[in-house]
Amino acid sequence: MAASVKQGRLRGKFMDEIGRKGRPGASSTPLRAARIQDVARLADVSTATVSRALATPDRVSPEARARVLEAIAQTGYVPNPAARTLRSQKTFMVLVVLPDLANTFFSKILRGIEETLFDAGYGMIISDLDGSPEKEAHFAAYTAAGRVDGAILLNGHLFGQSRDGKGTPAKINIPLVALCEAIPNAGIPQIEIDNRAAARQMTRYLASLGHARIAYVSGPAENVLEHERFQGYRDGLLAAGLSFDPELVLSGDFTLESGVRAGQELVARAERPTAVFCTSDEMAIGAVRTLRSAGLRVPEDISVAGFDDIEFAAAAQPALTTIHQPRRELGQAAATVLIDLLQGRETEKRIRLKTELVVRDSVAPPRA
Amino acid sequence: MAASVKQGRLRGKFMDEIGRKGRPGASSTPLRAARIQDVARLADVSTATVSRALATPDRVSPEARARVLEAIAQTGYVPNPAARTLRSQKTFMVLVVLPDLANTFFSKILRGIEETLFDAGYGMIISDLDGSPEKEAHFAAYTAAGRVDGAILLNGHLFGQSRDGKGTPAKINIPLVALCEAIPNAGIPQIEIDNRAAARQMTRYLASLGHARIAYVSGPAENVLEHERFQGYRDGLLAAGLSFDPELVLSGDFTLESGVRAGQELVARAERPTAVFCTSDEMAIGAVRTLRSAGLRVPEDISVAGFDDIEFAAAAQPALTTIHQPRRELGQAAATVLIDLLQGRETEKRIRLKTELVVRDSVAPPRA
DNA sequence: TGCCCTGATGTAATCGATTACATTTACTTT
DNA sequence: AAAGTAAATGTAATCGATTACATCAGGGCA
Repeated sequence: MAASVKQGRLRGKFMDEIGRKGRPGASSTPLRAARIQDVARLADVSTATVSRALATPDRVSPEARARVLEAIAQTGYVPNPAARTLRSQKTFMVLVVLPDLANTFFSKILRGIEETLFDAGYGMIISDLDGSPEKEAHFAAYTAAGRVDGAILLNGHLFGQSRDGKGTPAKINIPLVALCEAIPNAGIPQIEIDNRAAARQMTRYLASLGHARIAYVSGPAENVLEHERFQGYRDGLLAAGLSFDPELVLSGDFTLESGVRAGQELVARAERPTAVFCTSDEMAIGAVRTLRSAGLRVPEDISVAGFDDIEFAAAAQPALTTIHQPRRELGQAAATVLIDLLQGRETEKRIRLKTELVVRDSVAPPRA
Repeated sequence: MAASVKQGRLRGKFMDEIGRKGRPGASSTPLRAARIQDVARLADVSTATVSRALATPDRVSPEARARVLEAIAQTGYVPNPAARTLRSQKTFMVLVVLPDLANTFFSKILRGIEETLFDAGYGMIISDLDGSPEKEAHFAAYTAAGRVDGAILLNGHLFGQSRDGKGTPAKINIPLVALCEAIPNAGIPQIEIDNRAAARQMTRYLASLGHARIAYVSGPAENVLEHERFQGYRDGLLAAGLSFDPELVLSGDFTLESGVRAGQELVARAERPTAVFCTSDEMAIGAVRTLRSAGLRVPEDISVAGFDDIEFAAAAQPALTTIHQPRRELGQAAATVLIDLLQGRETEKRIRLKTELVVRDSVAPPRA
């Protein structure tokens, strides 16, 4: 072995071999990226040792390790991900499935996911389903083909299933995690907020200020979040000793436009509620806008509360009283759970992060 | 070491499955995904023919092709991306580099990118630089390692370079496209709006209403967009016959908070401008908020204009007069150019999409 | 001394596709 | 009929890593 170490000393020569493609002079740029072979030759070890020096450093002698690292630095070697994946069946990639990438609600969640994945050495592939079944089929095939090690679902249903659980879910044999919109009966970990408790809290808060007629602007009827929030609304009324009045439930779909429509309907009413609880900030902003342009003052004439605490909730006029969702933390938690699953650790089946009632200016006691 | 024991279990099972190759009965769930070999055997052709039937269908006889497709349907075969990439050196993945994923300005752009890439069969990997040099180095290595075929840069500089062009750009030998923030002298295609012309248009519009003292709230000093918009502001003043007054330039950084600060400074001034042109909607919203809470009416006492036309520009109170950026189209254009590059087609070196002056309620003629 | 064990390393099979090159067949052309 | 050409297909090398298995040196122990 002493001999070969000595040989290692004269290894300057091998540098030439790497890019020998008959190109001119002292071009410092190797046309081909360095492979593990090149590193092995330079460090005078086998490719197996190079691989081990990176994956399991303590199974390689300190001297060999040092030579390998030196050779890696010299060649600028970076392992080829395709080759690595082909052999080891690990991609170090995670798929994030979104119903709508343009929805600003998701951006901070995405950031939470991204940073956590990054720190664990994983990359993030994004799929924006955009309500398209073809895209969904495509991404189902994606996961099946082993392009990712796991997935985080923000869309409220499994591949091949509709939101209400109808249809046969595609057979996906990689770890999944549901984020924000829970997927009932899917047997996968859920990361979410306690929507019911949060809606209850807001309703009770409104009641505590003296509001007796509290309207509710709903999300889409089939939405899981909507169900929970509606339950919370009713819980809150009950707890405050108020009776539930179906007349006070307006249907929306979380969008600003549906908030505008709800506002119009309220304006048109003879007997108006004194407070409106919208289950999304966008709807609240739309409602406020409509109520104000009809000459009503918010909160003096009517209080409006939102849900989510999106970026512009604080900047809105008046600043919105709402339920704060820890979006970044939600993303981080989902990514953490998924990584745990990927690395074979135990995980919690359900994580509920705390929301917070944020009191700003759009809610006040009703006029006496 | 429970983990390794568990692994041993799994492995054993795994081996059994493989072992029973000529498997009996109607086991419906193949534990291993079908490989090209399985399809070839079933269709009674070679793997080469299967590969060709998918990649170049017209080089395969109709009969063979039909048998192959049938076999693929039966087995549920999906080509293994890692194997394909390893051999062909194509990943069908594109990296999108963002300065800040949580910034809502990017979400609609991302959607434009995603949908275009998807239609062309490419996937999207997102990197949120978050101002971190380590992340940048990591993603530079990423591209170098051949994990993606190309990249779209929204961060205004090349890997390894700072925004002002200092530093040695990392040697990246895949196609790149700069989106929104141009990268000067990088020799890569740029997709952007004409910031200068847009700022000029807004400034002239304000002047045309009779405003003579038009303040300007800037973006970060080192930002390319800021330079162009500032030029446009001065162009506009000149074209309207107004003189430039450095006193009217307030420095911001595109954030809502900096708009608030600018608003405070304006409120404190004895001689106030009659209009304020903020070079981002967020700053405009922040400024409006501050001005109003100081008792000034917008637009009656002071007009405020924005730039970008983000989601909430229309919902703000008052609705913001601003410059509309076609964000989705910007994303689409960038993705289209990149795909053209990837497929060896000629592309334009510079694409400038049209902006639009959107007149809403935050700007009005000055009081007489 | 002889045997076994451990740690370090090397050899080569393997992952699953693509594709250069070889081969076969059928059909034209002279 | 011989030769040339084109179309269809097959054979096997190849991409670049990981890793099962083999090998070997040196140390501990009976």
